[in-house]
Amino acid sequence: MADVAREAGVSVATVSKVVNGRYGVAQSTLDRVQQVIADLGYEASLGASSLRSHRTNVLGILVAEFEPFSTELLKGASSAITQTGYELLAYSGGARGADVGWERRYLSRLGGTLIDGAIIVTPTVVDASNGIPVVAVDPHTGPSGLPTVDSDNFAGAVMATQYLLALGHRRISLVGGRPDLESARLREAGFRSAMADAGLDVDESLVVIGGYRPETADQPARELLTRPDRPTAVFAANDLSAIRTIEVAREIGLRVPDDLSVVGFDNVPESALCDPPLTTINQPLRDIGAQALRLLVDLLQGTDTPTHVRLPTALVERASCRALV
Amino acid sequence: MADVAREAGVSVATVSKVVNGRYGVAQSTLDRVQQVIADLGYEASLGASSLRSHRTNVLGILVAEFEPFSTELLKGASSAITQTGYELLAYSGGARGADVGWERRYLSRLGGTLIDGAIIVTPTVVDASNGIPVVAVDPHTGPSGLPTVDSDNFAGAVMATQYLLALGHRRISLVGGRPDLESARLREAGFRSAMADAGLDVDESLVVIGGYRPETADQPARELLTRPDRPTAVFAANDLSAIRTIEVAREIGLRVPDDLSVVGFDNVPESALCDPPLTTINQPLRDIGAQALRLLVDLLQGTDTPTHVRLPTALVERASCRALV
DNA sequence: ATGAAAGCGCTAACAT
DNA sequence: ATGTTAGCGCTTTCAT
Repeated sequence: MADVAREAGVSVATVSKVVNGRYGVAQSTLDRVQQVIADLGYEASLGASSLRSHRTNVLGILVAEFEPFSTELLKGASSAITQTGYELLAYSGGARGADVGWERRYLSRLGGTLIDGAIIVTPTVVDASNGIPVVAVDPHTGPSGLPTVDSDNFAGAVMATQYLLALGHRRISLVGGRPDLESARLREAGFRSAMADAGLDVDESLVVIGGYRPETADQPARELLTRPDRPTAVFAANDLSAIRTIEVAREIGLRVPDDLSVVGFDNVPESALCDPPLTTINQPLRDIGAQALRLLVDLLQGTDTPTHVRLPTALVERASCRALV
Repeated sequence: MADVAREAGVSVATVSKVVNGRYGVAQSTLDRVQQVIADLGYEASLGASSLRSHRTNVLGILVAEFEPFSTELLKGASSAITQTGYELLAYSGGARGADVGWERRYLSRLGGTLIDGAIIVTPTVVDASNGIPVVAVDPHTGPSGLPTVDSDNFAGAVMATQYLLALGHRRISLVGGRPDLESARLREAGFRSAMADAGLDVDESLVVIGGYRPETADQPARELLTRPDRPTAVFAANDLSAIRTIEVAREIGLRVPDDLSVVGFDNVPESALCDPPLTTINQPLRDIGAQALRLLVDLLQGTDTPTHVRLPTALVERASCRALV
């Protein structure tokens, strides 16, 4: 900015005014400064300007890691932001393991200055925020003090289970998520509810913890499928563990869906890419991202907003299940 | 930080030293300050610290928009960053139309202070960078002064065309990209080369500009498919225009692949989700993102690095094409 | 081992 | 209409 000022023969304050469109600049000065800015390709440093002005016009979306789930949300947020005049900054640490409390860390790091508001994706600790407006997407402890967007995990799990039941399956296994997470609990509850409604007892030995990640789902799935009385169907609490279950089945020599039916949850794009394409429960991930962004913008504008948006889930039938004869 | 200092009874300078692990702090002081930091949940502001230290340990990935293509790269970069100790910041404006020069804008905005290095995705103007190391992914003007990662567009287009030829198609249409973009030119060149090798003349009226986006591909596809002498097959320069072509075909009453074969390019996840699943050319998008990140890290460490990495493309056969009898 | 003070690039009062 | 000055939250000499 000093360069621009020198080149244009004005003070940095004037350049700042030009950059920020403040009043009190003569037309001739304005033109000249803008010309210099264009020539030099100058652009104000986000770090510096935000430090001083506490307003950046940038919205943050904070995620633990860029994986299929969060990037779908990102696509939704990105499409929703076009009309708003804000820019979007997505931030993630290196996903170095169980870094509990990342959401707070990121929020403090970026919140005070760099971003005007934030969307936090699947946070585990959702406490009062850092001064800037925050909306939580799919928080792992259920709706909290924060405005929240999520989808109907319970209903989705019921649908998945009922689908398998309707296909004639009775020995149905649940490869669950992480018991500490609200979404995982709801999916398990939905599974149990549907089983109960069908008058079926849940064989507890068929209920295992998959942990939502391929690595953590591998071993439980393997044990399940190598049992002599293995299940005829698996409801996995998310797509990534469902996909790993299919891979494990193949390694063991089981064919999906002939020898084993598998239903996932999330409907990340990867679920359609696997072989066979995965039957799963759709979460409208992009919508969720878009809604979260709109909610955040409303919050920033002081508009009265709903504090909790819940979107519907739906069954997506592909090719990983078959009817029992 | 002032709060922490007051609470711990030390100066901000000392707190800074603790936060940054500098030497010259007594063990007792260290413990006390760290305790206060933990209690208060303090975290240094990225904006402020970077402003002063010009080192942030954050790498940027700058994209015009978060769409399927760039988010795949993001996944790759995210997985590659785990081992490096860097954090990842992805930035996008609002994709407000033809904002030429966004890459320079973003780079200036973030480069001086906030990020130590950047990956720029499909930039159109690739000039000397802003002082920080930059690697370009799939630049639209071809390999330039910048270290670059891309994939073999020409070979991919040849494969796609040969595939359609092998199925017996002769009236093959090209729904091209944007003529100003290198990747689009290479894909067109590959198409023409394969046609020529097969001893076929290209019917120039079947070569249209699709512009890489659904909206821009719609009209050209419509005109193509409503002609009395419509093509029997379409090679679309990217998946998004291929998918739109399929949608247009359906609207018109044509069945894919029965009445029309379609091949895309990119293999974004969405290509497997469409109906029918799209046969396309795979770009190893995640690999590209991961390689770009590694290249950038090497650059930052001053390691000698290749200046251009080109990854192979491959045909992914799904269900959008059929053999002509 | 600790703190005082300067300054990173910018914006916002407040002069002029 | 323009410039001067102070200071955003932090890091870094440089004294002490």
